[in-house]
Amino acid sequence: MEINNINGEWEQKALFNELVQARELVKKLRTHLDKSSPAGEVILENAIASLDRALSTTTRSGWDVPQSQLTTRIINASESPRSKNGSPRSDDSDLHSTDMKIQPTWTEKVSVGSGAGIEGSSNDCYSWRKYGQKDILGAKHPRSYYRCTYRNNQGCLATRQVQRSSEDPSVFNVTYRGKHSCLQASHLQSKQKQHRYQNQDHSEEGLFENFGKGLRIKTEDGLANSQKLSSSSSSQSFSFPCSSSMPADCVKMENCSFSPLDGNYFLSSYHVQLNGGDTKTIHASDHQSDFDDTVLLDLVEFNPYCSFENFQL
DNA sequence: AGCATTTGACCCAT
DNA sequence: ATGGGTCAAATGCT
Repeated sequence: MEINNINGEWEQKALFNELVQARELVKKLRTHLDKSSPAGEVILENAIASLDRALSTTTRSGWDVPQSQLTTRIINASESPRSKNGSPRSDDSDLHSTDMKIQPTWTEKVSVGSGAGIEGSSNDCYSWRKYGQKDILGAKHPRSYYRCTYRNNQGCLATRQVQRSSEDPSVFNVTYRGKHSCLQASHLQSKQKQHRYQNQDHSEEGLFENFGKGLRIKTEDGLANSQKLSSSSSSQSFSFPCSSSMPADCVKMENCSFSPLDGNYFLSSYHVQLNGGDTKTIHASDHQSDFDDTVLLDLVEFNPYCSFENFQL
């Protein structure tokens, strides 16, 4: 029973990823479309619309999927630092040896701003306890091992490994293994569903209805989970694929408009809540001075269990 | 005092 | 023999 549930959710994630990828590929294909063929344009638009509806359906149906599946996340059911797990021992070794083989494993690449020495503390909203660190052969940086804080008193077997990338020190490879069975999982999931419900009346139709709800905008010294995007220096606004339904305690956007041409939202001003609670209003015309033609948009890993109240800037 | 982190040692798969 | 994952005592922090 439990195995079926895990596999079912995993298949949902895999299918969701495929839908996201298909949509992006179709959009890329559109840029190569022969402009003299309006029929082809219509077909592609219909294909994109169909994929949007399919993705929107998955989010409305409460699938346990990453909802801001943009570019930073890699999910691979077979991917694991070692396909065979190490050597769990002690009194719960039997539990491990059977469970670990069917435990879903996925890896995220978490990009952090320069100088942010937070050792890949991705804001997945779970409490982790570090239990080990190892120097890995051929890697410049050690790998840290974390387990769920509630492993002992709630028997939660979720673990994660964090390792700074050798190629790009600003990137952490975070490998999650196992699903949380602790109380914080159900608590965060219920809060996330509540948040989704509260936004339904204000959200736009289609794919972006639930996308980007956790999107934050950060300055250069921002912390985890940020991804650099270039803002258009020739425009008075910059764009990113997200919804305007933002958590008010993170970033408030104004003058947001939707472009049906490329599926992007444009905004000309927004508020950023900085460390310490100060709120700063940024206008599009300020981009050059404030961000030196780049802004850090947090393509927030929309962990299905994540509570927006826990986000920090 | 209680909890989290560090780190050397141990275990097991390859 | 080696490398990766985990344990657990020592240490640090609040």
